[in-house]
Amino acid sequence: MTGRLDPRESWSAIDRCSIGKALDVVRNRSTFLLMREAFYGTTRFEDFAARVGLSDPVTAARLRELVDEGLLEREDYREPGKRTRQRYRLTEKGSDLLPTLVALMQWGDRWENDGGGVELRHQGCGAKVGVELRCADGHALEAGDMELAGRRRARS
Amino acid sequence: MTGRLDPRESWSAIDRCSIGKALDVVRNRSTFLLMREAFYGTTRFEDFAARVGLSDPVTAARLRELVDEGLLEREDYREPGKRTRQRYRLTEKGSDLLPTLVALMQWGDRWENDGGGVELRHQGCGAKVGVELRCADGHALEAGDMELAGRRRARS
DNA sequence: ACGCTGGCTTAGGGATGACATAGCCAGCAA
DNA sequence: TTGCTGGCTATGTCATCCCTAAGCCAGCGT
Repeated sequence: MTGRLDPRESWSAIDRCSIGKALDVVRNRSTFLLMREAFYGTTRFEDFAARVGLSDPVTAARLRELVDEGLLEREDYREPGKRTRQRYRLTEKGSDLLPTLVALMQWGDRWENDGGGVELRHQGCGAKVGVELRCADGHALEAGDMELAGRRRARS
Repeated sequence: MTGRLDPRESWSAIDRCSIGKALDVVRNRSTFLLMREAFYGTTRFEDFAARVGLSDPVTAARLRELVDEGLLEREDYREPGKRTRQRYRLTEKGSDLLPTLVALMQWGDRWENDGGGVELRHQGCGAKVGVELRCADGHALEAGDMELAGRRRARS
């Protein structure tokens, strides 16, 4: 995309912007990375801390925030012969962040990575997973193929 | 998505993770918001600062970082009868972040916004723009329809 | 020549985020 | 009952992010 979306003289996106509101929730690198780990299947405190590379206090604080915001939920569970523990699971709200993380991963793959790391594949066909821009009518979008518009009411 | 991608005992994503590398570049809220403004068509320093709501020093620092990282490029331009100024334009690397921002916007629309703000529409058909998870073979992905795999070599 | 404007930079300070180290507590295992 | 383990919490410190207020400089307009 090289074209601009709109010259936009009349309004500012400071207040009523969904991107800003989303970033109020997932505002830190550590928050993103904990969500990544949740998608990767991590559920336990210790694993979150070790795999993301965070200290215990930060891990505890971020996980609590994520539970408070409703992206994760904490539940008790118990393995046979062990005592009760807690685990963190993605809620629907949290799961809905997956496209954002995949989009970041795709960008990092292309521009910042040397080819290592992991990738997501479609189960069955085995092809690599990515995100695509599409409109609600199903058209794939080309560069510059979109316009900005003010919104009167949410269209869900 | 409720299923986990993989139990993952053997590896850690700390090091070789494209999401982490992407977040090393767009690590702040202000970086994301400046990129949003660039997509919205903002090119001038003063407009970036005002529309994102950042102070001059922070605006200057972030824009410089974005130019250094190659997401924006600075170029001189001149309106007739005015003196030479600089403007910031998206590079290909910067433009490639659009799906990430759209994904964030979509999430914010659904979970954090009350229906205000702006939206992206497909030019022509007018339908709202969003992101979709798809595999390289073109299949749309359902919840839990993917798996994690280590990667030997980048497949571009 | 003088001031105004746009695009910054400098200086100083507060809030937030991160770390390391240490400790607490519950509950099984011995 | 003692110790070990997992999941935290507490403390203190350093780094980062952002702010306000102020100033600098180039170049056009007068």
